[in-house]
Amino acid sequence: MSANRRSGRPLPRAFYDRDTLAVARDLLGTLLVCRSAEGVAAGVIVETEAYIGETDPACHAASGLTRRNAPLYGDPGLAYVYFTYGMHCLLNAVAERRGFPAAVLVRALEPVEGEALMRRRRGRPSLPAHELCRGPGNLARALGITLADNGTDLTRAPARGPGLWIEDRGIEITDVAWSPRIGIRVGLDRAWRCFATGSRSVSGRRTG
DNA sequence: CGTTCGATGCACT
DNA sequence: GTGCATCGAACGT
Repeated sequence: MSANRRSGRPLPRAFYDRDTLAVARDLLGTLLVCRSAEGVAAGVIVETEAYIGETDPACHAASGLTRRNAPLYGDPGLAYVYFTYGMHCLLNAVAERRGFPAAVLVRALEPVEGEALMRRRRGRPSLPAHELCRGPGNLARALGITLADNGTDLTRAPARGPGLWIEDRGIEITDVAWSPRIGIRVGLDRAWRCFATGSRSVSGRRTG
Protein backbone atom coordinates (compact mmCIF):
# COMPACT_ATOMS: atom_id res chain seq x y z
CA MET A 1 0.00 0.00 0.00
CA SER A 2 1.22 3.52 -0.79
CA ALA A 3 1.43 6.68 1.33
CA ASN A 4 -1.35 9.03 2.36
CA ARG A 5 -2.54 11.92 0.23
CA ARG A 6 -5.78 13.36 1.56
CA SER A 7 -7.82 13.24 4.72
CA GLY A 8 -11.31 13.92 5.97
CA ARG A 9 -13.14 13.07 2.75
CA PRO A 10 -16.00 10.61 3.33
CA LEU A 11 -16.79 8.36 0.39
CA PRO A 12 -19.92 9.72 -1.36
CA ARG A 13 -23.16 7.80 -1.68
CA ALA A 14 -22.44 7.16 -5.37
CA PHE A 15 -19.46 5.05 -4.30
CA TYR A 16 -21.82 2.55 -2.66
CA ASP A 17 -24.54 2.80 -5.33
CA ARG A 18 -22.73 0.32 -7.59
CA ASP A 19 -22.16 -3.39 -8.09
CA THR A 20 -21.43 -4.88 -4.66
CA LEU A 21 -18.29 -6.69 -5.83
CA ALA A 22 -16.86 -3.38 -7.09
CA VAL A 23 -17.65 -1.79 -3.74
CA ALA A 24 -16.00 -4.69 -1.89
CA ARG A 25 -12.87 -4.31 -4.02
CA ASP A 26 -12.70 -0.53 -3.81
CA LEU A 27 -13.23 -0.37 -0.06
CA LEU A 28 -9.77 -1.92 0.32
CA GLY A 29 -7.40 0.94 1.13
CA THR A 30 -10.08 3.26 2.52
CA LEU A 31 -10.11 4.41 6.13
CA LEU A 32 -12.82 3.37 8.59
CA VAL A 33 -13.12 5.98 11.34
CA CYS A 34 -15.05 5.78 14.60
CA ARG A 35 -15.12 8.76 16.96
CA SER A 36 -16.69 8.53 20.39
CA ALA A 37 -16.38 10.26 23.74
CA GLU A 38 -13.43 7.94 24.39
CA GLY A 39 -11.53 9.20 21.33
CA VAL A 40 -10.86 8.33 17.71
CA ALA A 41 -10.10 4.84 16.45
CA ALA A 42 -9.41 4.26 12.77
CA GLY A 43 -7.84 1.78 10.39
CA VAL A 44 -7.32 0.97 6.72
CA ILE A 45 -9.73 -1.65 5.40
CA VAL A 46 -7.81 -4.72 4.13
CA GLU A 47 -10.49 -7.45 3.98
CA THR A 48 -14.14 -7.42 2.89
CA GLU A 49 -16.93 -9.78 1.87
CA ALA A 50 -19.89 -9.16 -0.44
CA TYR A 51 -23.42 -10.37 0.35
CA ILE A 52 -25.63 -9.85 -2.66
CA GLY A 53 -29.39 -10.10 -2.94
CA GLU A 54 -32.11 -12.57 -2.01
CA THR A 55 -30.61 -15.21 -4.33
CA ASP A 56 -27.39 -15.31 -2.30
CA PRO A 57 -28.05 -18.06 0.27
CA ALA A 58 -25.52 -16.54 2.70
CA CYS A 59 -27.05 -13.06 2.57
CA HIS A 60 -29.29 -12.10 5.50
CA ALA A 61 -31.90 -11.15 2.91
CA ALA A 62 -32.08 -14.72 1.55
CA SER A 63 -35.48 -15.19 3.17
CA GLY A 64 -36.79 -11.76 2.29
CA LEU A 65 -37.36 -8.64 4.37
CA THR A 66 -37.40 -8.92 8.17
CA ARG A 67 -37.02 -6.39 10.96
CA ARG A 68 -33.38 -7.38 11.43
CA ASN A 69 -32.23 -7.11 7.81
CA ALA A 70 -34.26 -4.01 6.91
CA PRO A 71 -31.16 -1.80 6.56
CA LEU A 72 -29.97 -4.02 3.69
CA TYR A 73 -32.91 -2.74 1.66
CA GLY A 74 -32.16 0.88 2.50
CA ASP A 75 -29.96 3.56 0.98
CA PRO A 76 -26.43 2.68 -0.13
CA GLY A 77 -23.79 4.04 2.22
CA LEU A 78 -25.71 3.21 5.39
CA ALA A 79 -24.24 0.95 8.08
CA TYR A 80 -25.83 -2.45 8.66
CA VAL A 81 -24.70 -3.64 12.09
CA TYR A 82 -26.02 -6.87 13.56
CA PHE A 83 -25.41 -8.96 16.68
CA THR A 84 -24.43 -12.62 16.40
CA TYR A 85 -23.15 -15.58 18.42
CA GLY A 86 -24.44 -13.89 21.54
CA MET A 87 -21.45 -11.55 21.77
CA HIS A 88 -20.28 -10.00 18.50
CA CYS A 89 -21.40 -7.02 16.45
CA LEU A 90 -20.48 -7.06 12.75
CA LEU A 91 -20.29 -3.99 10.51
CA ASN A 92 -21.46 -3.86 6.89
CA ALA A 93 -21.70 -1.03 4.39
CA VAL A 94 -24.97 -1.20 2.44
CA ALA A 95 -24.42 -1.30 -1.34
CA GLU A 96 -26.42 -1.03 -4.58
CA ARG A 97 -29.62 0.85 -5.19
CA ARG A 98 -32.28 1.34 -2.53
CA GLY A 99 -34.61 -1.67 -2.46
CA PHE A 100 -31.96 -4.18 -3.58
CA PRO A 101 -30.58 -5.92 -0.47
CA ALA A 102 -26.76 -6.05 -0.60
CA ALA A 103 -23.86 -5.13 1.63
CA VAL A 104 -20.13 -5.42 2.19
CA LEU A 105 -18.92 -6.91 5.47
CA VAL A 106 -15.77 -5.24 6.79
CA ARG A 107 -13.58 -8.07 8.09
CA ALA A 108 -10.19 -6.52 8.92
CA LEU A 109 -8.33 -3.23 9.35
CA GLU A 110 -4.74 -2.13 9.72
CA PRO A 111 -4.83 0.26 12.69
CA VAL A 112 -3.92 3.87 11.90
CA GLU A 113 -5.13 5.83 14.92
CA GLY A 114 -6.12 5.00 18.49
CA GLU A 115 -4.15 1.82 19.10
CA ALA A 116 -4.13 2.39 22.85
CA LEU A 117 -7.91 2.82 22.84
CA MET A 118 -8.29 -0.32 20.74
CA ARG A 119 -6.17 -2.32 23.20
CA ARG A 120 -8.21 -1.06 26.12
CA ARG A 121 -11.46 -2.04 24.42
CA ARG A 122 -10.14 -5.44 23.38
CA GLY A 123 -8.99 -6.08 26.96
CA ARG A 124 -5.70 -7.56 25.76
CA PRO A 125 -2.92 -5.08 26.56
CA SER A 126 -0.14 -6.97 24.82
CA LEU A 127 -1.82 -7.68 21.48
CA PRO A 128 0.34 -6.70 18.49
CA ALA A 129 -1.13 -3.94 16.34
CA HIS A 130 -1.87 -6.21 13.40
CA GLU A 131 -4.17 -8.35 15.55
CA LEU A 132 -6.24 -5.52 17.05
CA CYS A 133 -8.70 -5.36 14.13
CA ARG A 134 -8.25 -8.82 12.59
CA GLY A 135 -11.69 -10.36 12.16
CA PRO A 136 -15.09 -8.64 11.96
CA GLY A 137 -15.99 -9.15 15.62
CA ASN A 138 -12.59 -7.96 16.79
CA LEU A 139 -12.63 -4.79 14.73
CA ALA A 140 -16.10 -3.85 15.94
CA ARG A 141 -14.96 -4.32 19.51
CA ALA A 142 -11.75 -2.33 18.92
CA LEU A 143 -13.62 0.59 17.36
CA GLY A 144 -16.47 0.54 19.86
CA ILE A 145 -19.08 -0.27 17.20
CA THR A 146 -22.39 -1.49 18.67
CA LEU A 147 -25.99 -2.02 17.58
CA ALA A 148 -26.49 1.69 18.25
CA ASP A 149 -24.51 2.29 15.04
CA ASN A 150 -27.00 0.31 12.93
CA GLY A 151 -28.38 2.58 10.23
CA THR A 152 -25.65 5.23 10.57
CA ASP A 153 -24.89 7.14 7.39
CA LEU A 154 -21.28 6.26 6.58
CA THR A 155 -21.05 9.09 4.03
CA ARG A 156 -21.25 11.79 6.70
CA ALA A 157 -18.35 12.85 8.94
CA PRO A 158 -19.63 15.15 11.69
CA ALA A 159 -17.34 18.11 12.42
CA ARG A 160 -17.34 17.08 16.09
CA GLY A 161 -18.98 14.62 18.43
CA PRO A 162 -19.59 10.93 17.85
CA GLY A 163 -19.39 9.63 14.31
CA LEU A 164 -18.77 6.57 12.14
CA TRP A 165 -17.72 6.99 8.52
CA ILE A 166 -15.38 5.78 5.76
CA GLU A 167 -12.83 8.13 4.16
CA ASP A 168 -10.80 8.18 1.01
CA ARG A 169 -7.15 8.71 1.94
CA GLY A 170 -5.75 8.08 -1.51
CA ILE A 171 -4.26 4.75 -0.47
CA GLU A 172 -3.90 2.31 -3.35
CA ILE A 173 -3.91 -1.41 -2.62
CA THR A 174 -2.78 -3.21 -5.75
CA ASP A 175 -2.25 -6.79 -4.61
CA VAL A 176 -5.71 -8.22 -4.08
CA ALA A 177 -7.11 -11.74 -4.08
CA TRP A 178 -10.60 -13.28 -3.96
CA SER A 179 -11.72 -16.39 -2.09
CA PRO A 180 -14.91 -17.97 -0.80
CA ARG A 181 -16.41 -16.19 2.21
CA ILE A 182 -15.48 -17.27 5.73
CA GLY A 183 -17.68 -18.69 8.47
CA ILE A 184 -20.73 -19.60 6.38
CA ARG A 185 -22.21 -22.99 5.49
CA VAL A 186 -23.94 -21.98 2.25
CA GLY A 187 -22.93 -19.95 -0.78
CA LEU A 188 -19.41 -21.34 -0.70
CA ASP A 189 -19.41 -21.51 -4.51
CA ARG A 190 -19.11 -17.74 -4.67
CA ALA A 191 -15.61 -16.22 -4.33
CA TRP A 192 -16.86 -12.99 -2.79
CA ARG A 193 -14.21 -12.38 -0.13
CA CYS A 194 -11.67 -9.74 -1.17
CA PHE A 195 -8.45 -9.06 0.72
CA ALA A 196 -5.03 -7.40 0.50
CA THR A 197 -2.57 -10.25 0.03
CA GLY A 198 0.28 -8.37 1.71
CA SER A 199 -1.48 -7.51 4.99
CA ARG A 200 -0.83 -9.32 8.25
CA SER A 201 -4.15 -7.99 9.57
CA VAL A 202 -6.17 -10.18 7.20
CA SER A 203 -8.09 -12.95 8.97
CA GLY A 204 -8.07 -16.58 7.87
CA ARG A 205 -5.85 -17.61 5.02
CA ARG A 206 -3.88 -14.91 3.22
CA THR A 207 -3.83 -16.60 -0.17
CA GLY A 208 -6.72 -16.78 -2.57
C1' DC B 1 1.17 -26.55 12.75
C1' DG B 2 -3.83 -28.33 12.81
C1' DT B 3 -8.84 -29.18 14.57
C1' DT B 4 -12.52 -29.03 18.05
C1' DC B 5 -15.50 -26.92 21.16
C1' DG B 6 -17.93 -23.79 24.52
C1' DA B 7 -19.54 -19.15 25.36
C1' DT B 8 -23.60 -16.34 24.83
C1' DG B 9 -28.12 -13.67 23.40
C1' DC B 10 -31.15 -12.51 20.04
C1' DA B 11 -34.07 -12.67 15.71
C1' DC B 12 -36.66 -15.65 13.45
C1' DT B 13 -39.84 -19.83 12.55
C1' DG C 1 -36.48 -24.22 20.00
C1' DT C 2 -32.92 -23.36 16.31
C1' DG C 3 -29.10 -21.28 14.22
C1' DC C 4 -25.86 -18.18 13.77
C1' DA C 5 -21.29 -13.59 8.20
C1' DT C 6 -17.09 -15.28 15.70
C1' DC C 7 -13.47 -15.85 18.93
C1' DG C 8 -10.02 -17.92 21.70
C1' DA C 9 -8.78 -21.60 24.63
C1' DA C 10 -7.72 -26.35 24.63
C1' DC C 11 -6.12 -30.15 22.64
C1' DG C 12 -4.00 -33.39 18.90
C1' DT C 13 -0.10 -34.20 15.42
